[in-house]
Amino acid sequence: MAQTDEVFAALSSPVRRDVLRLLLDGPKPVQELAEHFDMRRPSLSEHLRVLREAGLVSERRSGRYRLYSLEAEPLRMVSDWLSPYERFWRQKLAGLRDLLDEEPL
Amino acid sequence: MAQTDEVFAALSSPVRRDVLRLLLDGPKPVQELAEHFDMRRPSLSEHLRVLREAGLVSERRSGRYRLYSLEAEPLRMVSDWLSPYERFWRQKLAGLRDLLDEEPL
DNA sequence: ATAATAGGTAGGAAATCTCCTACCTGTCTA
DNA sequence: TAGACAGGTAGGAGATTTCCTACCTATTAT
Repeated sequence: MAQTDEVFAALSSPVRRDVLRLLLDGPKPVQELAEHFDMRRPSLSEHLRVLREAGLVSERRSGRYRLYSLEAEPLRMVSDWLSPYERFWRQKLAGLRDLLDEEPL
Repeated sequence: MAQTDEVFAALSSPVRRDVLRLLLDGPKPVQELAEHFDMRRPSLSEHLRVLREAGLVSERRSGRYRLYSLEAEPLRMVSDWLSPYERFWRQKLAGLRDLLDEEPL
């Protein structure tokens, strides 16, 4: 089971968030992911390792390809972590709405 | 406006997540936060700086104290970022429920 | 069998993080 | 006004991150 620390750390890189976004469309081999980034493949491999260790992607071999798939389970943990804070930003939004209401068109 | 990178990076430390949790109860001076951690105050100060730069806390001076408050706004950004993934973990949950339904009591 | 392809690991450089001690500023109190 | 207290900044050590080049393994095609 992935640690919360690892999951947040994995998500702190724009490269790794982009990988997850690309995988929303379905599993992809490394080379197809690599096309989207301006970096050498070994560097991308390391990003994929970070995502794998955080449990955010899984790898399945298919011939000489390795297909990476999204594993969203750890993101549920993030969502759960967020929930105690939700009322605070909703509150702020409500406050903003009140402010706008005070200024009628 | 805080960058997504900074926000996720700020949340990747258990110390900083604990600070946010403590601030759910309301604003607190540094010393009261410090009681909860096994580290020197300058180190905590640095964690607070990281949270401040991510926009997750704000500081207000009150005499010789500095009161830190939760600023949940950047967490809404995290929540928005999560939403395209939500159906994936819900899907998984549904799959598990189906599996359990196949095993009637 | 040999060459090409997919993609990983090894190891190193530069940057960044996280802790520390030492020190500074600003505010309150005796 | 001097001392105590709250809490910041400076600078350094050690660990970690993120990129690189070089190289290795496994699979497919010729």
